[in-house]
Amino acid sequence: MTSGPRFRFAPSPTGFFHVGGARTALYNWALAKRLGGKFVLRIEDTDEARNRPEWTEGIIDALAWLGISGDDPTFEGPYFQSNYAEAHLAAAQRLFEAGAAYYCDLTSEQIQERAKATGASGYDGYSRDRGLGPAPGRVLRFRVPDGETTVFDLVRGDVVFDHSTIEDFVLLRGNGTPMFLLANVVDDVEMQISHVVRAEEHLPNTPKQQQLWEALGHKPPFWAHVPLLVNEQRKKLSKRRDKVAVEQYRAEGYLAEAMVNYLMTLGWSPPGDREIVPWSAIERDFRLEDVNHSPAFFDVKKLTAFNGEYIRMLSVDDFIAACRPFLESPDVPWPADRFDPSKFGALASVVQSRASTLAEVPGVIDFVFLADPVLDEQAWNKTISAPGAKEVLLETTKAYRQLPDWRADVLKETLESVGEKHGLKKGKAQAPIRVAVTGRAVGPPLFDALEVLGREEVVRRLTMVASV
RNA sequence: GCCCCCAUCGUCUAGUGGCCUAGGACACCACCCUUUCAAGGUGGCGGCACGGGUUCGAAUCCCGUUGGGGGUGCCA
Repeated sequence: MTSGPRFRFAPSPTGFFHVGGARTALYNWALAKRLGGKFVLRIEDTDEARNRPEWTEGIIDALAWLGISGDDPTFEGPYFQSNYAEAHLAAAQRLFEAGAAYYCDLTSEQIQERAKATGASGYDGYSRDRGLGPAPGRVLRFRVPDGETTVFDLVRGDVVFDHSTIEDFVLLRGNGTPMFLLANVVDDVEMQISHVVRAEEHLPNTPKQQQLWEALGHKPPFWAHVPLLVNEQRKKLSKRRDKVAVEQYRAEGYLAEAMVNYLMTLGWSPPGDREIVPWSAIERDFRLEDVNHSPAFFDVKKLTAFNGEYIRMLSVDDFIAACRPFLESPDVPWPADRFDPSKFGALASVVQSRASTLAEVPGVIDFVFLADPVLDEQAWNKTISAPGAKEVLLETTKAYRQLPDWRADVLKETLESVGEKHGLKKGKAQAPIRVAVTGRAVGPPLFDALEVLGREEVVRRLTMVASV
């Protein structure tokens, strides 16, 4: 019945999809694809999450954006942890009956007191042999035997844990509900998971889970603990301090391909000296045993650089299509009815070579669609006070008014000859016109912009500014 | 406290005992190109945490130190 490895990915819905989770998902996905296995999605749906189905939808949506989609036969699920509630309880019952687990009626306060008294830390196994049965308020604890557990980790090799450092952990709460550890293992058993690839923070829990697998009569899966993603303080990325939501990067105009490629280079690198590689190459080359052991800093700057490269790899048409949501968004700085797709299309290629995210695109061409560009006072004052600037502005306006051909090259020629008359070099001569028409001292190539804007509008803006 | 993991340029990494005077990428700097800003091109800055071993030879293996991180719940 089972055919091929089964990789489980188990994000917990929290209202957003963490970039660290995204990388783990990608690792699982690459492996499942190459090995002809399955990517098994399990949602650890908590009570809160069950009341918010949009959280789960968000995860599935984010995964699909990254290219991990339910439409692909490699994808299996989603399965919900809550659907296995009965199996969790049945497993607990079995462990109890087999003597692998026992009930305990100590409260956490009592446990703390005992710990203080004996000088030991944590639970001391007080109820191990008291023969207690189930009752409200009593927790079921796993009886950790003497000995040691060796976790065979595909990334790190063997990691040995002495059982004396593992206390008898709780399987069932006092109210009878299963703990994460139990639920997790039971789910994996039920889904016949063969590989658990997850973040390193779970490594210390692994010997507990492995013992559970064995106590339940199953051969444990292959484990792989991949390094953590950290911030500049070298701390685990957290929602509070750090920008970690995949959805947010998507909203800011990062391309999925760039995100995927960048994420994969954190803790791993493609063979050779090239980092920008297509997914097909990643899928072919990714190996768990090549994954690094140390935490990696999630560097937005480098992500952005990757994104710029990916944007430039797009055909102009694809770039225009990718920009659409950002140009038609309600947050756009211009009145919606003034947007003209053909004008954007004419400027698209010059914008494309400059953009590092799609979200910044509206900001560089807003002057085209604004009734009147927002004038940067400082830039204006500086520009117009330069010697010859005022003259160039006036004369160019006049020349443009009666230009026979309204084309970028003619516009350029005209301005340059006016500039030369006043001893201004190309760049300098351009400045007053640029600020007058676009409102800013920097922007896309001026003459392309002028051509797109049209004579009437350009002359209008020039005379308006000149009269101030 | 206890347990576990980790340690190559600022950052992500290549490196699995000689090919290393340590390679690439991001960032930064300079120059070239140029129509401002980018993009592109060329070059530069910059690293094996420390101390002991092992070895003819160590970034690579071993031990220790230091430093960082994670875990240690009737959270997930």
